[in-house]
Amino acid sequence: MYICLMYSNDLIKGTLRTIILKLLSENSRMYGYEITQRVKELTDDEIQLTEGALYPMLHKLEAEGAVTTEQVNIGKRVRKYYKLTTNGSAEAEEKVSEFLRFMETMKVVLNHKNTFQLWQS
Amino acid sequence: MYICLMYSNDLIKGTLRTIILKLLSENSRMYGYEITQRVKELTDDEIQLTEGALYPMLHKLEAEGAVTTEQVNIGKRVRKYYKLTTNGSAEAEEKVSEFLRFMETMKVVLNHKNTFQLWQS
DNA sequence: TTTTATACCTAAGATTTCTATGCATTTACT
DNA sequence: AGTAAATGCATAGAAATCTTAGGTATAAAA
Repeated sequence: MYICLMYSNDLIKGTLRTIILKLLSENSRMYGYEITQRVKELTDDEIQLTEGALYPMLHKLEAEGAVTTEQVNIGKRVRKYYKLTTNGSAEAEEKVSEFLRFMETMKVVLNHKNTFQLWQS
Repeated sequence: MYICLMYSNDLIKGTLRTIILKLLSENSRMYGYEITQRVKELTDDEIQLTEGALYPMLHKLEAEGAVTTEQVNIGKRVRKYYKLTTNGSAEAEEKVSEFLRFMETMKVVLNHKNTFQLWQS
């Protein structure tokens, strides 16, 4: 998954979209590089998004109508801000609650002693 | 991911290996079909592993030396049991604690209000 | 007797992510 | 002043994972 310094590199996949939507739902607008830094900071360097995964996902979200973009000139550089649409905002809520619920389900599988036989062995 | 009845189909990936290792760490031996049924039952039908993902992963685990196999004849059918090796057992513990820790990290990103600006906007 | 459950398997394709690039500006360091 | 690091965007090829869609066969249930 993107880059996870402290986690094995492919433990979890499919959370990038959820992370992006969540951050955008709490900040009126963010740009790509800002998102990578925010995640890095929030997770104490444990999750670092790779640009090779981030930018294509942002473009996909835009193509799907979940976000709109706005370019701002900072000196001679162009910064591309992303902002949630109404649809994107709804999807953000769905994805987050879905993920939190999935975590509870996974806890049942991973936390308890699941030792019992229903079938002959 | 495999099949998740109640979750969007690609929310999480990379947990299959962890799930298998965990179940095998709590049952001296299990066979493929049994694993699918156990997960289905534990998660109240919310996670259903697909055989197209499960069997290749079991074969991979065997090729890597994390599990060994043992074939048992049940009537005219052959049942293939999988059992953790010492290495597999160690990996099971690592993967599970790693995943649980990752969930905590994700909670920080997804649960809180992450609204604050470190940079100008 | 026909469907469902049990039990194994593989291959093609889709999707996601990583790695490795590339380009360019701005800031910090020496 | 010059170089390295940070900022900021992007893409393309390869790798990994999973889904879909098949295939085979036995046992149990309807």
